[in-house]
This record gives sequence, C-alpha cells and structure tokens, in this order.
Amino acid sequence: MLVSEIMLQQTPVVRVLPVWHEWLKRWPTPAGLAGEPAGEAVRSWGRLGYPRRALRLHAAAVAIVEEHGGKVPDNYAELLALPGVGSYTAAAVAAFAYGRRETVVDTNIRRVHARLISGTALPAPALTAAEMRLAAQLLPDDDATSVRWNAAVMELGALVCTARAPRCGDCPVRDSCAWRAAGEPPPSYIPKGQAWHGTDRQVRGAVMAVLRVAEAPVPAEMFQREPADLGFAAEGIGVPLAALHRLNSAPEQLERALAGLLADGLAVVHHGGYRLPA
DNA sequence: TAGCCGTGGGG
DNA sequence: TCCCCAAGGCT
Repeated sequence: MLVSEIMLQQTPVVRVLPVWHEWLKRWPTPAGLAGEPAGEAVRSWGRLGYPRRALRLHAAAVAIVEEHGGKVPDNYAELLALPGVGSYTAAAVAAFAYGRRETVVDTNIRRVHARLISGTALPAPALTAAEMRLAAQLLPDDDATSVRWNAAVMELGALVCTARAPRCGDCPVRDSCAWRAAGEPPPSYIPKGQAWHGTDRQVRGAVMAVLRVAEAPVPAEMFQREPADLGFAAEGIGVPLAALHRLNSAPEQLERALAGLLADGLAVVHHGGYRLPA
C-alpha cells in the first residue's frame, strides 16, 4: 500500500501497475529495499517520473527498519514522519492498509467536493483548511464505512467526476450536485500549466535517463558531446544520450541540471563521472 | 507559499 | 499537434 501510494503521486495507475508488481516481487519487505543501494531504487523506478520519490521511498524503508522494527507504522503521525509521505499518503495508508478512520483528501476528492458541495468547477489552487474541515465533516463515523467512503469518493472523482470531461450522465449523485444545479459555471481561475520545453526539468529528466542505463560513471563532457562522436565510449547509453543532445541545451543549463541532481542526491560523482547513488 | 520536481496518454 | 494533467511532497 505504501509503495503504491507513493508511486501513484501525480502518476496514472495504468503506468504504476507494472512497476509496482516488479517492486513487490523484488522487495517484498521494507528490509529488502533498505538493504540495497538507493540507486537501485532509482533505477527500478524506470520512467515513472519524479525520481526523488524513489529516493524517498528507499529512505522510508530504511527508517521503517531502523525505527519501526521493519513494519510499516499503522498510524497517521508516524507515517507522516516518513520521507516522501505527506498528509495524503499518511491518511491513505492508515485508512486503506490499516482500516483507520482518516480524512483522506486527494485531487479527486477535492474536485468532487468542489462540484457536489461547493458548486464550483474546480477546487482552489491549493488545499485549504476549509476543504479539510468539509472532508472531515462528511466522513462517516465508523471505521469500516469511512474507509469505503474515502475509496468511493476518490473513485467517483477518478472515473466519473473527472477534471477534463466529467461524465455527468453516469453520475449516481448528479441530482444533488451543486455545480450542476448552478448551470455548470466555468472555473473562476485558469490553472497555470507547468512549463516543460527548454526547462531544467526537461534536462534533468534526460540526464536521469542516461544514468539509469549507464553501467559505469558518465564523465561530464559526455553529456556535452555528439553521441556519434563518442564511439565505443557511448556504448549502451547512445539512445538516451542522443535524446539529451537533441535538447540542445546551453552548457550552463546542463551544469545547473547536474548540480541540481547532485544536490537532490539523485546522482553522485564517482571516479570523475556521474552515476546513480550507492 | 508559490515554485519546483518527470512522464506519457488522451482530449 | 498541442496541451492538460495524474492517488503530492518539499522548501
């Protein structure tokens, strides 16, 4: 449950499933993961995105072994203290893995509440205290029902009350929807999209793709050069290296991306080259 | 707290 | 094709 929830942060379930199966097969217990280098977690993360999550999940496994006897904690406060576990993930694991009554609030639940109760097309740009109060107020009193409630509202948001094109015709509660009753008013603000092309994030992603497949430390100059000129030196990493080169990013941007990866612990320098952390 | 952090499928 | 955005967390 903990592994899946962290993988599911900002990532569609269809992309998570195969990786999640691999992880549980390879590391069926926290101790198994904690016993391997963090870089193995990052490598096995594949292309799920936000690879810092892999690093934090590994760190969480270490903390679980060292501070919780190798068993994932069963309460919100101790879960929240784990690396990479925020309010949503702590509540979700306590509720769905341990049957506890927790106020689970994710993007789906926020959107359902915004429409059904508040009558707005979208929830606020950032999670508010009012939203948490509303969710807590709506939560059924007994443990078992509250768990079902959290799962049900989340599923309603994920499958029916979707962000882009809500399927109101299939909605079991459309007759009590405040947004629908109000004539489906448009959002009061335009969500600002995240820039991608030409950003450091794009370069970081391309660099990580190289490091994931590299079997030896990659010298900094290799990131700057045309892969075709590298010959045998680019053995095995030619494809992601070519993709990085295609970005045609400025040298200072590449420097910044590499420095950022080092600062985040996603890469380390070893024998004069970059590689995944040990 | 607003900005940052990956990736790829669907509208 | 382009763009939105998906079971967030951290600083």
